[in-house]
Amino acid sequence: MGENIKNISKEQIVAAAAKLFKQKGYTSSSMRDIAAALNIEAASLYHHIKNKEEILDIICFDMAKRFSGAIAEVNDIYFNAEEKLRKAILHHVEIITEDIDKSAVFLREWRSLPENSLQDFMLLRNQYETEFTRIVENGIEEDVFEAVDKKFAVLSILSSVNWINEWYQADGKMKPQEIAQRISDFVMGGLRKKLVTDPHYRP
Amino acid sequence: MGENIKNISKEQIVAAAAKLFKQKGYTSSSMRDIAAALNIEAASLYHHIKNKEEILDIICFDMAKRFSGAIAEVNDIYFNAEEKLRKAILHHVEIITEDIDKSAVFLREWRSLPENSLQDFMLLRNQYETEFTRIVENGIEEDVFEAVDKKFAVLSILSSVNWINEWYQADGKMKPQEIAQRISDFVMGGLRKKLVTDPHYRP
DNA sequence: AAATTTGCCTAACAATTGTTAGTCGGATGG
DNA sequence: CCATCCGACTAACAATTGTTAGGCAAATTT
Repeated sequence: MGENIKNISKEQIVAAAAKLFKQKGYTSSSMRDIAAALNIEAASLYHHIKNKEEILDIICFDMAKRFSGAIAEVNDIYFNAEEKLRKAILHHVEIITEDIDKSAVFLREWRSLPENSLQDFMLLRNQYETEFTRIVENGIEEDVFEAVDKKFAVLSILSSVNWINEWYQADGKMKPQEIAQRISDFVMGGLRKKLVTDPHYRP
Repeated sequence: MGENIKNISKEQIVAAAAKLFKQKGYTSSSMRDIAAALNIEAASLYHHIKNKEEILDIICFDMAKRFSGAIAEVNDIYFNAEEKLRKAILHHVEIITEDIDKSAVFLREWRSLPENSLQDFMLLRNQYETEFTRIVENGIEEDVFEAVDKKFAVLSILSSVNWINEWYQADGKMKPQEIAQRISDFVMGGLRKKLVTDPHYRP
């Protein structure tokens, strides 16, 4: 093929779109913007994708599946509640930092999904939240966690890990593992200093 | 004045816009949408406001000023670090729940501010974050807080309180004070159960 | 070698966008 | 009572939007 053939892949389109969606938002990013980022014309995009909504759909559900898969894995393998929660947080942080563009879209732009997809998406999101809650639940039953408001604790934890997306930079000093560790430590121990006088106090 | 005179105020426009901006986002809400919500024509809006950007500007900076004012007040009055942090969290929660529409716009839509305003806005946001960090800093110096990564702890706290905006409903069961209390408790104590055998342990 | 498919292009469309111009009746102030 | 102003209106604009039609050359298949 000639000089005009660039053999753009669907994944390239999705990646370029995700980058733009993160920068300017879904509705403010035009098909021409996406095309320009790939050095092609807007019409050419339609040889690879159905329409603009499909791009958002792919990004949101691709990310949703990654999260679902991770929490399922954790719930299958690890036993202890604290360990489970730490692994769940770690995986969450890894997925977010792995692709900040797509996870930004997943976190911010899902509201622009067409109504039909929107319902499916929110269902997946709720399921993920429920799985997370179950871990905290287990911890309370096993008497290793305080009997806090489960739903509330989970919302706090998830908001903390999701917020990473706002400040994380791949070239930064902090590795995903360190971030996950600090969040986990904070979630477990809190801010207040433990004034321990008993040598038998643990942990 | 005749039947066509509805005497719409600037505040009414801003409130209607905030509601729409929360629902559909800034760029997906048209001037005609805003006008329709007020039962007037799009052109009529321009007798009260300069342009669409001004509406976003008003919402974002109005909210920013409320937050700045609250943290300044806390830093002026309260002495103890834990008390300071609790009050700061309480005020933050109150401001967010007081007007969920505007705070949703403040939290999500500020990216659409014109470049000039955007810089000012981010400056205010950073100042607020700094004030918050100072409280945690004090707590560590006073030896009542664990020597955690300050910046990191603050990001976790702020993300938790901001997330309220996603699920809070004014008609819900939880009052702002309760929410603030639970967040504060979680922030202070964390999730892990304190196994205390010493009766002198506190708290 | 012929026929088809692939991957891009140009051109154009209808709809929607923010915004401006100009109008007009009623309220207000001298 | 006259002049001005206020607060809405209709009409229109230029630009931008997502998307489609149709073409054309290179690559692939038959």
